[in-house]
Amino acid sequence: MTVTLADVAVHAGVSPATVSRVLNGNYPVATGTRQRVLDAVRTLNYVVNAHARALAVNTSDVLGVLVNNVSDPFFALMAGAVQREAAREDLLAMIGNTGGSPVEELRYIRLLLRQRVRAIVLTGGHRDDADYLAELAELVRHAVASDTRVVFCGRPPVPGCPAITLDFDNRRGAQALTRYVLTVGHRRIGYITGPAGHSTTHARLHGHTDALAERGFSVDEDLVVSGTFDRESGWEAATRLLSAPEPPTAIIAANDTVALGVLAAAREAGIAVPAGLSVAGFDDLPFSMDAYPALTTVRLPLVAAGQRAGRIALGEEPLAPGTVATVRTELIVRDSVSGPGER
Amino acid sequence: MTVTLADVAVHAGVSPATVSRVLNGNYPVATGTRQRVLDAVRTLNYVVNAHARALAVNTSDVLGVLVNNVSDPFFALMAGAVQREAAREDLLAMIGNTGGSPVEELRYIRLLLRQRVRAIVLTGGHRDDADYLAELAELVRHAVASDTRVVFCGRPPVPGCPAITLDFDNRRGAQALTRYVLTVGHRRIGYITGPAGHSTTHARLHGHTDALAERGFSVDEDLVVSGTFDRESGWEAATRLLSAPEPPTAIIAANDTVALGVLAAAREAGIAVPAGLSVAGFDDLPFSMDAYPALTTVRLPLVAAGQRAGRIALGEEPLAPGTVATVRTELIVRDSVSGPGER
DNA sequence: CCGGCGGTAGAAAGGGCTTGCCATACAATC
DNA sequence: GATTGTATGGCAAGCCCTTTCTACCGCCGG
Repeated sequence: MTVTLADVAVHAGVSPATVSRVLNGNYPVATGTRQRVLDAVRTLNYVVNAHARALAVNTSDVLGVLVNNVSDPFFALMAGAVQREAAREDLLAMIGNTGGSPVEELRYIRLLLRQRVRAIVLTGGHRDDADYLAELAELVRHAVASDTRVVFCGRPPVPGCPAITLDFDNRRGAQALTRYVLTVGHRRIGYITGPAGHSTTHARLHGHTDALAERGFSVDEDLVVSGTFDRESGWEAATRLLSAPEPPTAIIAANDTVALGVLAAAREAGIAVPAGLSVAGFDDLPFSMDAYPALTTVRLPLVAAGQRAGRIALGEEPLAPGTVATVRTELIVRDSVSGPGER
Repeated sequence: MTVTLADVAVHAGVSPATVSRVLNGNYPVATGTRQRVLDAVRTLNYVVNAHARALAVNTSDVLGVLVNNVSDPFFALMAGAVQREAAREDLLAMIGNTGGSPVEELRYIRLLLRQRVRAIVLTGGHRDDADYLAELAELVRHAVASDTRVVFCGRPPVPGCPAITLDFDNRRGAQALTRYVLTVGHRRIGYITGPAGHSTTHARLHGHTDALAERGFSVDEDLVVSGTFDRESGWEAATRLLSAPEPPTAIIAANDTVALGVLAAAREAGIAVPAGLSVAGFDDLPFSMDAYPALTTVRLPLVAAGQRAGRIALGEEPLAPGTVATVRTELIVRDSVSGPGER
C-alpha cells in the first residue's frame, strides 16, 4: 500500500541502509548512488514514517505546548512564539487546550509523554491545589528522568518539580500599577481578581495590596470582587462595584480582557472613562491600545517569553532543571487612568 | 532505561500480549490478571510508547492544523475549535504557523504526512499561484490516498484537490457590507484590500465591486489601496487615503485588524468616526465590539466552522473528498458607519 | 466418557526505520 | 607486488508495540 524505505531501496538497487543514510545525510554515500536513491524517492513518492524513525532513534521531532485556550491572545502569543522557535529546528508543535483544568493538564502531559516529545512547555499560572501540584511534580520528575525537558512559561515554580521556570513578575507589576493609580490620587480603588486559587490571581492581588500597604492604606474588602479572567466577569464585577452606595473612582482589573468588560459596563452605565472612572488592565494584549480609552496596563513580554521558553525547550539555552528566571514587567501608561478630580 | 511493555509483562508474570490487551481493553482478560497488570503498570510507572503503537497499527492519534499565525484571533478561533473537537476523541493536535507562506505550508503538510496524522485541516485563504496549487493538489491527493483526510476551513476549493472544503462566503458578505455602506449614503468609498494574489482578498474585493456595480457605480482605482491584513497596513493605507485631495467619506477594510489601523489613523488625523469618516471591517473578531466606535463588520462563524472542520476531520460527518460547503456570513451593524452627512 | 466449546493466555510474526559492525573494492604507499 | 588505508555499501539486530493464530483448561451435553 504505502511506499516504504525498503521499496525505495529495491527501486534504486541498493540496501535499505543506504537509503536511510542518503535521507539522513549522516554517512558518506557516493554521488551516483545518492542520486539514484533520490530519484527513486521522487518517483515513488516516498514519505518517511516518522513513527518508525522515532521508534528506532527513541526520540521524536515534536514539542508540546499546553495553554488554557489558544483563542486567548495571552496564550496564543506565547504558544505562537514557542511554535516558531520549534519550526526553526524543523520540529512540530503539539498544542493542547487545557481550559485551565488541572485534570486536563495532567491528561495532556501524559499524552505528550507517550509521544516521547522532546520537551513540554506549560504556560499560564497554575491552580493552587496540593494534590494536583504533587501529581504534576511527579509527572515532571518522570518526564525529566526520561530526557523530556519541561519548561514553565509564565507560571511560578512548583516545589520538588524539576522544570525550568520562566515566571512573570506579576506581583511587582501589579504593585507598580496600583502605586501609579494611588499616585494620581485615587483612594477608593476597586479590584477585580482572577479565579480563586490561581497563582496569577494571587500574585497580582498581592502586588495590589502591597502597594496599598506601602502607603499605609488597608484593603477594603467590599472593593475586591472576584472574577474569572474573562470579559463577561469584568462586566459583571464592574456593574456590581459601580452600583454600590459608594462606588470606587478607579477599577483595576486582573487582566486586559476583564478591563474590556469594565469599560463596557461603564459605557452602559453612562460613566465616562477616565473622567468618571479610571480603569486599568494587565498584560498589554494587542487590542489594549485600541480600546477606548486606550488602556493603561502592565506589559508582559509574552512573545519574548515564549521565544525564550522555546529556546530553552530546544536545549539551546543550557539551564539545569529547577532553574527559575523571573521576567520583568513594564507599566504602560495610556489614557484610561486619570486623577479622580480631573474631567 | 525507560520501562517497556515487556517489563510490565515480566513484573506481572504474564506475556506482553496480555499487557497490551489489558491496556487496550479490546480482548477479554480475567479480572485477576488484569489487576496484576494494572498494578505492575502503576508501580513501574509505565508509559506506552505512542510511536511503537502507531507503527504497529499504522495510524496515529494526531491531527494537524495549519494556520497563518496562531496569535491572530482569526486563526486561533478556528484552530482552538478544531483542537477541542480532537480532544473529545483523545487526539492530539499539531498546530503549524505557516506565516501565510505557500512554501511553509507545503513543508508542514509533508511533515504532517510523515507523522501519519489522521487528518489535516488547512485554514485561511490560499495564495493564487498555479505552481503552488498544483503541488498542493498533488500532496492532498497523496494524503487522501493514504487515508489522511484533508479539510479546507475557510478557504476555497482547489481544482483536482480531493479535500473537503468549508469555505466562507466572503464575496456575498463583502457585497452585503458595501451595499449597506452605499445605502446609508456614501459615494466615495475607500477600500483597503488584503495582499495581492490571495483568495480571500479577491473574494472580498469582488463582493465590494459587485455591490458597486449593482448600483451602477464604477470602481474608482484611486480609492482601492492594497494592504496586508494587518493593523499597520490599515494605518498606512488610511493615512494615504485621507490625505488625498478628495478623501473618501467611508473606508472599508479587508478585515477587522486592518480596520483598527484605520481607526487609529483617523484618530491621529483628528477625524471623528463615524461623523467625519465611516469605517467598516470584516470577520467580527472578539475585539471588534470593543473598538471605538464599535465596528460595523461582517461576522464569520469562525468557531462553528472550526468545530465543523474538526468533526469532518474526525470522520464524524461523512463527506466525500471533494465536497464543498459554503458557510454563510452575517452583516453586523454597529457604530462605526453612519451616513456621510450625519454628525 | 468424549467431542466440542467458551474463556484466557502465549508465541511469534510483523510494522518501518536506524546503526554498529563487517565486507568489499580500489587507491595509495613502501 | 604485498600491505595498509579509505571510501562505500550491506547485514542484521534492534526499537516497542499489536494481533493473528494456536494452545490450554475446565466444563457441558450427548
